[in-house]
Amino acid sequence: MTRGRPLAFSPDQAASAAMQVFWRHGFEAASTRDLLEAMAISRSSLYQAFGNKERLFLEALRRYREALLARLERRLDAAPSAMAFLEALFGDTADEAGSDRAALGCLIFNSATELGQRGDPPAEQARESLATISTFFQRAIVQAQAEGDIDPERDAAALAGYLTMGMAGLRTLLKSGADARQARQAVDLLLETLKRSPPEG
Amino acid sequence: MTRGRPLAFSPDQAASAAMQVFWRHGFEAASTRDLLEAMAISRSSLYQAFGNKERLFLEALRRYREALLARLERRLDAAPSAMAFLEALFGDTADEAGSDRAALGCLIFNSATELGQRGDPPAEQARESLATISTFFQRAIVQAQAEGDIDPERDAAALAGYLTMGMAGLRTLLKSGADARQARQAVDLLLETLKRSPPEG
DNA sequence: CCATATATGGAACGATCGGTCCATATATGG
DNA sequence: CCATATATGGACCGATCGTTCCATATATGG
Repeated sequence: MTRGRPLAFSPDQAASAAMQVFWRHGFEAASTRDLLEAMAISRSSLYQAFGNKERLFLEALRRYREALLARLERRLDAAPSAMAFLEALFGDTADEAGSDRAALGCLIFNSATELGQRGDPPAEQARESLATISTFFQRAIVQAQAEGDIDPERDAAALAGYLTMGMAGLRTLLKSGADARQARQAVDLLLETLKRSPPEG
Repeated sequence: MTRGRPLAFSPDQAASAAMQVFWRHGFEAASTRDLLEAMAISRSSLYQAFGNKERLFLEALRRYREALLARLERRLDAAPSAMAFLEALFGDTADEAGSDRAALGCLIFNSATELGQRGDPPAEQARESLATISTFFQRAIVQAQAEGDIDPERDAAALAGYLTMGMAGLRTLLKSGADARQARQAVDLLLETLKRSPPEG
């Protein structure tokens, strides 16, 4: 079936290592030398197996998104309620304040802000990934409405956009060195809105 | 008093042009060639007048911050109330959706996310600038409390952090191509929290 | 009008960028 | 065991990075 010399590395592990580099440095600032060192493969192998830096990034971002969403789904399923899940998610994120993890942020929000409105595939995929997060939030909100924790009359898509905005802002606060108390207070206020009914009239 | 050949350009205008380049491209991605072209000066003049790229950036960010704060103060003073100011500020920002202006974002939030937790002067100044924004929001909130639009019992610093998070998140949404309706809905929900009393107990 | 001081234009620097190329290594199918 | 096919290491490419340097231009103080 297969002919020729076999791969001396795991493409899975290599892509995972590349993801870490893009996460830490961003797309443009991640140099091919950084990537090669982290992936522990030679330059030839990178271009042979992944094409170029841009396609490697697309693969890395795809993996990040899928891993993130799988983890979020798992946490949502395991939580006693969708509202409890949202509170734990935002609360735990706020509690990352000051850590190395907080300084990294989220690859999706990082990429969306770095690549912004560019027209190339990395920018498009970053925007799609951010939309995916919003869609996930929307499902959690719909579930919370079904469970009676959020007024079913409220616009789930609008609330999802609001939470996406909140998570993006929270990531920015954490990156700029906000402490846990500040982050917690902001998150508490953010989630307050979810639990209330909209104003009359 | 002065000796030697006089400057052939306005340092003010040159710094302002540099600010535009950093705003559009970010610190690292703004090349000295980009800067020289926009500033319309020679390489020697840039290094003679501003030292190096890093110090030019610090000057550009300082100017951006001061201009932004001056404009915000003016708008706050001119508004019928602090709450009306906040609604107009966030509403107008949401209405930038889809425009070139929205794609640019805000130099302060851009820099805070790009430079993150780095230890160098650009990163420090970006963090300080973000803190300045939060401080400004706090003054607007205190004023709104005095004017009876926000419960004076509420923690003004916490609300300011919440608004800073909201603006950072809004900027991220706009950069990732959110439309005006999505942005508006998110902002409406964000400001809802301000106008309410905190939950009982 | 000359000595001095600053500004300017542009060549040049070493480092690094993403990417290519080729000789060599290592597997398999016949 | 040889022909073939793929993988690998590393030299090398032109482009660009931020920065330095120097000769030249242009002002002023004496």
